[in-house]
Order: sequence, then structure tokens, then C-alpha cells
Amino acid sequence: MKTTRKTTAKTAVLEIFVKSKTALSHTEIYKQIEEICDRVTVYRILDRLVNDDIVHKIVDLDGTVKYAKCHHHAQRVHIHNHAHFSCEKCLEITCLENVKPSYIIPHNYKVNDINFTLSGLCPNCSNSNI
Amino acid sequence: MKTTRKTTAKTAVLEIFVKSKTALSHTEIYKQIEEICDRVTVYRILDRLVNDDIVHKIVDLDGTVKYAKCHHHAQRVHIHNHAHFSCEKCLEITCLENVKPSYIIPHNYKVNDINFTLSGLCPNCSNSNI
DNA sequence: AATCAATCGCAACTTTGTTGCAATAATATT
DNA sequence: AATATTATTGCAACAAAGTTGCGATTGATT
Ligand SMILES: [Zn+2]
Ligand SMILES: [Zn+2]
Ligand SMILES: [Zn+2]
Ligand SMILES: [Zn+2]
Repeated sequence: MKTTRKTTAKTAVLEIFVKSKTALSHTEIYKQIEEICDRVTVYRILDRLVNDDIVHKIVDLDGTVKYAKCHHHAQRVHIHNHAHFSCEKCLEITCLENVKPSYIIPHNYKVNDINFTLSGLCPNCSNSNI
Repeated sequence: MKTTRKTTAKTAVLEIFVKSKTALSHTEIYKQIEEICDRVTVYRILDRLVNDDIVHKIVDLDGTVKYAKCHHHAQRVHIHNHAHFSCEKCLEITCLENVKPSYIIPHNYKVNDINFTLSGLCPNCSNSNI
């Protein structure tokens, strides 16, 4: 079994996630630590964090890929079944941890993961829109 | 107002959609008509079809972008609020027109569009998996 | 301190999507 | 039917996003 190591770059990425209130793209993360490590390294760190269930991957309606830290409490297996909101104006993606969709699907489908992304105007942008 | 024209390439793309039971990526479509038109033309046709509400765009959990023909009946305004299933094994994406998520979201968010994609094993692949 | 594997940097590459512009072809007008 | 108008196309060039291979480095284990 392969163990996962604590490196300078990985720690830096995690710190960025903790500070951020919204989901972040690879590019946004890299811009903050380009003196610390390479572009490719950031890709590989993100892959590992997703695999280790420390971070989850979010894809919005345009196909933009972002990542956010998981806020679950030491669960063994978990599905990221909460919704994400993608603002059309400020382009920020936010986890809505309390919004979970309910649905009925034919039993011959085996669901392993879900992606529920809502897009429109976030509270900030719908105010400033008047 | 700009009118939309019926061209050879557009007709070819639409025929491909009618024949297909699953959603298609740009590449999959282009491979079927590369003698007819250019790669860029396919991108532009897809853009137009989405704008004209003839086709809808689907993004799966990996960020893969696909397109499927709309099956609504002459509605003026419509949201593609049905679910899509993305099979991890055969990689096909299918519209589940009857599966629609219900959810409660704080009223200060203004939702314009949704993306609800489920992934796992489709009926075909979960059988052959035994 | 020595070992071993995970991680990293770098360079090269692929895939996906975009843009500008001149040429072409679909529709409207005469 | 010929002409005018403008949406559409092809091409070439570009840009963004992500991947791969490999030798060098570094974190963890003994
Ligand atoms: Zn906003
Ligand atoms: Zn989230
Ligand atoms: Zn399948
Ligand atoms: Zn659909």
C-alpha cells in the first residue's frame, strides 16, 4: 500500500484551501504558490487530495473545474452529495453543504457519485444587480 | 435579429443526434463528419444549437463536455432540469428525462440553470459486471 | 546514517476550445 | 432569375488545461 507524504507544497496547498471561502481552480491555486513549486506538482497534489478524500472536485456548467476542502467529520466512506452554487457574475463557486437533492432513479442504475451544481446569481451579486 | 440557416453541416450534426441514444462529445461528432466540414465548424454548430435550445450541454464529473438533443414539446422557455447518468465503465452519458431533483435553497440565491449528473454503473454495465 | 519509495521539476506533448479574416453559400429582395 | 445581404465556413494561428516520462530530490522507516 502506498503511503501519502507531507511535503512543503502539499502543506501550502492545504493552507490556501483553509483560508478560502470558495472553491478554487488549479490556476488560482498555482498563482499563489508559483515560487514554491511547479505547475505539474499542483496538479498532482490535487489528484492526491481528491483520492484521499481531503478535497472534492467540482465541475460547473461551463466545464470549469474547481476544488474545495471537505468538511466531513471522520466518516469512512462519504459521497459529496451536497450542492454547489456557481455565480454567473463573480464566477465564484461555493459549497452549499446543507442543500442536498432528493431524487428517484430506476433501481438498475448503480449510483456511486453525484454532481449537483446550480448556477445563477449569488447573494452578493443579486444585490448589487439592482 | 439574426436568422439561423440550414446548412449541410448543421443537418449532418442533427442527424447524428437523432440516431444516437446517448450524449455525444465534440470529438465523437466530428469523427463522424470530418469529410463534410472542419473541426471549428462543429464547435460553432454546437454553440448555435445550444443557443437555439435544440441541443443541451452536459458536463460530467470529470469535466467531460457532451451534448444531447432536447426532447421538449415546443415550450417557450425551458430549463434542462432532468438528470444525466454518466457510466464509469462504458463512459456513456444518458439523459434521464424523468429523473428530476427536488431541493431547497436559501431564497437569496437566484437559480437560472442546474446541472444534475449521477455517475456509477449503467444497467448494461452493472449486469456484465458479475 | 542508510534505505526505499513517494514526490518533484522540467521539458515535451496532447487535448480541447477560441479568434480573426477572407471566401463561400443560404436566404431575402428586386 | 439575377442580385444583394449576411450567416456560415475553412484555414491558420493561438491559448488554456491537463498529461507523461524520467532523472533528481526528499520524506519516512529501520
Ligand atoms: Zn456572485
Ligand atoms: Zn462542496
Ligand atoms: Zn455503462
Ligand atoms: Zn439531457
